[in-house]
Amino acid sequence: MVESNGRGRPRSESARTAVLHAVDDLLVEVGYAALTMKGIAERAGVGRQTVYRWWSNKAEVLYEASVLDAQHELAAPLSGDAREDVRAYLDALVTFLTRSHAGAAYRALLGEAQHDPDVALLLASRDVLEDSAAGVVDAVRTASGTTLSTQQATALLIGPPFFRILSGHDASDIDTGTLADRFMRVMGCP
Amino acid sequence: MVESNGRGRPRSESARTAVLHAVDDLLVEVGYAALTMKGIAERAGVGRQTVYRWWSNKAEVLYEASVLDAQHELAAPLSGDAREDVRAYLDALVTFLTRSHAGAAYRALLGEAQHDPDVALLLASRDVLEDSAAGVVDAVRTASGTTLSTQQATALLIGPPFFRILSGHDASDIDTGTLADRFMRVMGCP
Amino acid sequence: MVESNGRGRPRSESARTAVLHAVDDLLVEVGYAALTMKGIAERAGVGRQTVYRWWSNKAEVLYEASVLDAQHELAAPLSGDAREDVRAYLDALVTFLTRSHAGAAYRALLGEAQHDPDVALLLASRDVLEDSAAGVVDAVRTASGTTLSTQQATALLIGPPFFRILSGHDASDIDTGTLADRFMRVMGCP
Amino acid sequence: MVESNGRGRPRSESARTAVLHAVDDLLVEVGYAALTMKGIAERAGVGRQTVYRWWSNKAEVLYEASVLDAQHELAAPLSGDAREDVRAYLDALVTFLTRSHAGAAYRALLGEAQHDPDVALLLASRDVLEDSAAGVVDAVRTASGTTLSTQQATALLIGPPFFRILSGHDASDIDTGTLADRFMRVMGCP
DNA sequence: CCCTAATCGAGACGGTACGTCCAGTCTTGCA
DNA sequence: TGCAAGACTGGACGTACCGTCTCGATTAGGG
Repeated sequence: MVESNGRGRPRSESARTAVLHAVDDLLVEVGYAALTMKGIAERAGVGRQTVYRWWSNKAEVLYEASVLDAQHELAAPLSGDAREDVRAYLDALVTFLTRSHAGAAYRALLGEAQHDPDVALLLASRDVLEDSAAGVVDAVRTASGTTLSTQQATALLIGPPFFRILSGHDASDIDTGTLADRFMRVMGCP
Repeated sequence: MVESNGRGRPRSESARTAVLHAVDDLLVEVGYAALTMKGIAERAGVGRQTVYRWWSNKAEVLYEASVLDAQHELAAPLSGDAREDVRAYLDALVTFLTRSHAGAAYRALLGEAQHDPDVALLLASRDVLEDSAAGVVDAVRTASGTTLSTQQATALLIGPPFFRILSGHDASDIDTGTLADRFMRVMGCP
Repeated sequence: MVESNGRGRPRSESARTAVLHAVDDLLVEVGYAALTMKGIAERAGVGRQTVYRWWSNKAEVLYEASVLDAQHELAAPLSGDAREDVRAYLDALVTFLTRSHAGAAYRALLGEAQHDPDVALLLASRDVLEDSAAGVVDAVRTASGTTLSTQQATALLIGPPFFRILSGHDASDIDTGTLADRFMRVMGCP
Repeated sequence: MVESNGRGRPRSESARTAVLHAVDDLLVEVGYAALTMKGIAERAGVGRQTVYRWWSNKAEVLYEASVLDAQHELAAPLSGDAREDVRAYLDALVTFLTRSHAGAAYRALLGEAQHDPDVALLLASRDVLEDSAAGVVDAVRTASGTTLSTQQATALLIGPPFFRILSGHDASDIDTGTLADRFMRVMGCP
């Protein structure tokens, strides 16, 4: 994204939203591999240069279109029962990664990040998953008085299902109840 | 890969190894994103058709060329001291994912797998990482008498560093000592 | 145009003729200005690279497609009556430049040559107009015993109507009879 | 060019001259083929719309910027010696077409005119070359008492070198002395 | 010792996305 | 209303790679 200095025709908001919606739609319809800048522009009814002017590749468009929405899907209210909150979060996480559109976008981008440094930077600049877990993780940290940092604890929480799913295994054999129990134990909760 | 029925000119072993070496070299030189079937064939001094005849896409070539070698890099002898073996394995794992060529190939393929079902199947058919951990994990499982399956325990071991690295964070802030301790604790070891 | 060394798939003759016909058709239908390499390829049902492989720009295709045919249109049999042969040639020339398709192609290329050195070279390498006049001009030269070179005499013959037409004036006010008479006089014929 | 009705802000003379100078400069620097309306506007420090408001294409700008100047370059004083005047005019003509900037602009426009009717009209509306020859041609016509019209005689004078040069041949083999002699002869001068 | 069959290298084929450029139009705020 | 700035849709540019194809040449059996 780029800032304007007030001179000249201002950026068209309608073009912006048309592009973001086009990307959302196309991701579902044709998948990330078949997603092209050309296709996005045509679907949005927008000149190709207009897409390139504001986003430098399909990863950036997709990030703005989908990934930022992920927060809503991963937000879980804290009930006070730490173990239940952990489990609810894990359920939301697994659903996000395996069933939601935003999750598909996230996985696609994370995949791209493995061989495109620009995308890697984009994702690392604001780690949606890590952020989403901050609430539950800190609640547990406070309750347990652990010496682990939020970052370390978050990895312990998210890592196991993340590994199973990204490695391509069936998500149905993930038992979030057990995972929640083990997380409480590793955090030193009674 | 395809089998022949014995009639006609046999498959050229030299062409096969030339292709595999070309892929290895090119991955290092230009990276996965710039790796193309055309480039592989030219580098190997081989006809394009010859590559397509035996592998259907660059993921398959790369898998045969690099990923299978990963086992050697991840193999760690068991010393008997479970906690130390876990830690040694984690060190090998982090090094593999962040520094080795085979690890780069693995991450690239895992990335591709997020938006290409064929590659996902290829990787899931033999999970190199999971296999590599079987030794240490089972040693700990036996020692602790846990109720966790090997699969579950492996996810608990590999997941945390895997998540940190794949998410694009700096690997240097991964403390394998702490991770090993926490793994022992979550497995119920004294 | 490029030569092959016998290795690999040979050049497709059908693709070649399809391109040449497409150019011929398109020149008539949309005119030279709207003639594009993309349009040619699509009209010919041919890959874009295939066009670029054998011709480096639309001028080259058009030259091969049309201009070389010009010789037929400008060929006039010599009757023996020099003055009549000159007049017949001038009629053919004016018709060629103002009414024929090949003539339209020639004028378009000559126009392009004014600001593209490559095209200028292409045209100068074989001057279709100059060649076409050689017969009549030499007949007159022999009859008159002039000291003018063929080249000089040709310019005197072709130049006047060429200038009128290229300058965009109406061709109908060109009197080839008078032009023929004057050419005979300037050549020193009785 | 367009007229204003006196209301509102008057046309900026500085913008006009900036555009004309920009075109002159760019023609020399990048050539006609690479001359663009966008480039002209940017070089002139002028809005793109401002260029389109007063000229409808690059040919019009170039015509106003350069071609009208051609008259000065082609003007030759009449000495009274008709044959010498003809020769001097031919020298000026050849120099104009092959060496001068205005001549390059003229050739470029004449080239464009071969495939753009608008440009053809623009050039035909005032034939710079024909006009420039009027003086010498009429002097010779008067002296010779020929029956040829000015238009016809002009074509006989300009045509031969015009053809040689526009066809892309080297200008150095044009012998203006011989051409002048032959012109005198064809006009019936003693 | 040919014959059949499959492989090999090379390289052209039709397609299509890439990212850039310009055309010609439009929408700002300022003069 | 003109103007500079600059974003807009649209489309051609020339390049690259895709996966397929068609050559001639090579290398094995099996008759």
